[in-house]
Amino acid sequence: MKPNRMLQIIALFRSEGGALTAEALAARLGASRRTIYRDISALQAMGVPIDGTAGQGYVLRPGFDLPPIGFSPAEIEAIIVGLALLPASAGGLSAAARSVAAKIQIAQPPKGRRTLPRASSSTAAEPALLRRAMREERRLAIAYRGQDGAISHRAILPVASVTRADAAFVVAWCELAEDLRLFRMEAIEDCILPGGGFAGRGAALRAELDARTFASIALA
Amino acid sequence: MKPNRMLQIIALFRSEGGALTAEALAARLGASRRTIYRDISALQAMGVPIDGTAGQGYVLRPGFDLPPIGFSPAEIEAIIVGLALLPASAGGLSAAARSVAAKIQIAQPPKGRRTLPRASSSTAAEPALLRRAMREERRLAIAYRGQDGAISHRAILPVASVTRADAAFVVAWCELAEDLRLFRMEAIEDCILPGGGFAGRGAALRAELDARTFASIALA
DNA sequence: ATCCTGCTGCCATTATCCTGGCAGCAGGGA
DNA sequence: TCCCTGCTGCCAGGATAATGGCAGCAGGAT
Repeated sequence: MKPNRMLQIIALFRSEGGALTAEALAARLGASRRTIYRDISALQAMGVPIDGTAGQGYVLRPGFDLPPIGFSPAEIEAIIVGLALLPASAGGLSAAARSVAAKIQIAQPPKGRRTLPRASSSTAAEPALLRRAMREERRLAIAYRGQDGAISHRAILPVASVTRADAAFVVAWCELAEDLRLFRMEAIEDCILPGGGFAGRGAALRAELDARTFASIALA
Repeated sequence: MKPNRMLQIIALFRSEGGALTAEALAARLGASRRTIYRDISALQAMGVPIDGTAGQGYVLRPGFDLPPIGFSPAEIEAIIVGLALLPASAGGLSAAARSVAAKIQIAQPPKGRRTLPRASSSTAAEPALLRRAMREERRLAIAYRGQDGAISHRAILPVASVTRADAAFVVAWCELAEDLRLFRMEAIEDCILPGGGFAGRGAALRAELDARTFASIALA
């Protein structure tokens, strides 16, 4: 997994826009298909939203946002150490690596730091899906862990995502409850985009959200 | 430069407090002096404030809390690639590395199809700063473009961020208005973390936000 | 059914990096 | 001065990782 190649893969996806097969990537990068598979797998493992479909190729999903969180000490150390392993040859990345290191505090963080509940690993793609559903006004099917621990399956029309220091939520029209509901992000166990949308209802739903929530807070 | 050893070196400095000679480190870590020199050099290269004095030993300077900012795309790539280089054997760091990667957004919308309003390029660091301010309950100073186009400078205590298909907002206590306000993300022209926090007020602000907005929406 | 493609396991080869030893220079303290 | 220590270059041996080839399974498209 040469660092260089990984950057090139991302770059290729960005410039191409469309789908790329492992074969094409292998040809362009002078590597074997096997190696490309390994690289893609590595990229995915670190959160890069690449989807592979048999017969089609790979697609780099656009914009993927995660519930904003801080880094734990272990995570900061992982970053620091990872940066140290960057060969100087990695496409002029060393300068960036140095500035990153400067931006991270290694010193023992103030104790009392709070860690956020994280989404389970099976739902790493969740924020991306959520954004996409909001953007394209499409129905989202989720497996949701209620406060009693029971899993329920629901179809929701997402309207907004709310992120705070202590938790992240999705505001959505719940077709089960026939009302707007707050869903805790970390309680969404699974999440897919089935067929069906709510084209045209987005604005109305946002208006209802405004009326019921932000009406009392002035827009600066 | 085994990642493990680098972490151990930092740990030793933290627990020791005083000075440590290369000889001592070598003995404690089961490595040669030569290797320790290399490790220290690597740590310094990535910004760890270690001072070496001939005849004395090494000292880890405390407090190194640079004004942290968001990451540029190049920096994010550096992190991502660096994390990928972490051997699985790195003292259980791979899990942390994976969660770090998951927390970083690296995808730039490829080719035009951007639909979500994004912060202006000059404020790319904004989301990261915002997160940090929320997390650490620190005051944020912003240059804000009002609806009339005039720029005003305000100090705000950020409480939550709200993302919708058509816009993104920050909900914050505005010290100018002495009230909760909605700020349009794309209208934040500049954004820094000056001194001063609001430790302890975070929960109260979140409670007020809840009371004034989400009280009418049930938590699923 | 048949492609094309993604995806995985296995393994030998190759490349890369890590390490330690040696030699030597520099700077501070006794 | 001498000693301790930081610091660097060089190099060979060893450990580790990367790579590519092969075989095989799975899923979507035609």
